[in-house]
Amino acid sequence: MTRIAVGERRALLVRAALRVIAETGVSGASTRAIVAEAGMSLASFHYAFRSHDEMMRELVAHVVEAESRVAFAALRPGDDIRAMLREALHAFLGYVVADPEHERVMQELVQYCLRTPGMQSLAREQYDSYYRAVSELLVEGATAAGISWTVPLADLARLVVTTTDGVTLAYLVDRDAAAATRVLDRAADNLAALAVPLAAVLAPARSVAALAVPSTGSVRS
Amino acid sequence: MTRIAVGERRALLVRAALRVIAETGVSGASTRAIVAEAGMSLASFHYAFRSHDEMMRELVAHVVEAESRVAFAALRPGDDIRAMLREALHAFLGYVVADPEHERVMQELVQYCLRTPGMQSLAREQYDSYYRAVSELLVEGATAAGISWTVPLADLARLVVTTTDGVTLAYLVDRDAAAATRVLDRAADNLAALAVPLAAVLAPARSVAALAVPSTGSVRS
DNA sequence: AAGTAAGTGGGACAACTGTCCCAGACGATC
DNA sequence: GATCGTCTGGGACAGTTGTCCCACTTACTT
Repeated sequence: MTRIAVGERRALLVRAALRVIAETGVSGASTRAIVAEAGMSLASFHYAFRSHDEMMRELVAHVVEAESRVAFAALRPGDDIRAMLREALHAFLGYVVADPEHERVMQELVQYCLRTPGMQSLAREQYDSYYRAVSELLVEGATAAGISWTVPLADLARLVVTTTDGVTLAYLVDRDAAAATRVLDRAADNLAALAVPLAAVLAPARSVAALAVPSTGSVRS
Repeated sequence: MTRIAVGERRALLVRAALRVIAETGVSGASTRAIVAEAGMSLASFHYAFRSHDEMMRELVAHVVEAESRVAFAALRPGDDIRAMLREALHAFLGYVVADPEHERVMQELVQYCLRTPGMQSLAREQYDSYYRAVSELLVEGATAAGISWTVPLADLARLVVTTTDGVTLAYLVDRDAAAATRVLDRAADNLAALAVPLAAVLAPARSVAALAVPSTGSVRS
């Protein structure tokens, strides 16, 4: 029909592919299904992309980029670190509940990358970007609430991502938002327990006990 | 070649299918790939199973049954609840590290059930059996350690499964066993903090503070 | 020993997959 | 207005998929 620039066509195809994946899974995202969804012809697909594989790579890259930009953006700073964590995690859950299919697609794409030769690095990048985003969030939250973390930031970020991943998976299975909320609240409590007021750090003589790290395991990465 | 009873043939095919899935993913588990792995002919497949779909259902059912039987069996009772949780979670991680592909297959099968019409219930059953197994474990551990949980058992079980799921996923992505161990240790600490000595329950006057539930959210399911 | 049911092998089917090619139509440049 | 590179549509390809069918062999029953 109308002429479309290659770049835009690639973007359109990627978006169409994401829609198809949401409906029928990665295995259902054939070139024909994608071009049908996008309202194009097969030739247009192979004009825009060298191969189906190349398209999937671009799709994953696009998704990672978009995800790490939006995922944990809803942070409202405050002086109560527990309330802040709670709110952030609730925001995340709200995101999942609002569009569960999207989250299912994300998880399926991770699996896809893990099992596709030459794509494992993409999965790792995806998680690295998650860890980075959460780390930033935790630092911002800490300064806003005037606290300091008693655990290495990397471990903390991993703990958060682990929790959100697990909660997401469980929600996708039984769609029990109430139970998911309860788990997240518990997680927020546990995370908040790993924070210590900055005052205690500046004047350690006042409350040494508060700095006693509850863990007995290894702490450094 | 030799004659095999239908029942056994079904089991052989399911095992072969699991091997194929471990290598090439669910999408690669075609009837031909499966019978090739099992060393049979196509006709044998459709003699044992009405369809590929029926075989997948039996595979998932088999896997759920086997998983819930083995998964959390390595519990060594003791009087220190935290050490016990730690040991159990480490045992789980050891299981994952020893055979990551198996765990990857499990997660992929969950995704497969979630996206396949008429199979969502299987995913739910899978998780129900997990929750049941973990609940039993938590009860046994509590009696062995002489403690009581300050949180509904169902929430606790969900929290544990959420954690193990998340840790597994993260491990599958970056294969960082040390980081996974640290997260699990942290989780064990957090779980142990939700326990209270039975003595305190029997004689509440002695330490009322210990019973003060740290959560402020909803508690009942 | 004959008959019957259970199990086996190979070939065929239609539908689908990713990829490619070629005849054409469009837009801008000379 | 002719020309050239950019883009489009339809058709074709070889390969794979799930399923089915029919001739065949084996084991057990009577």
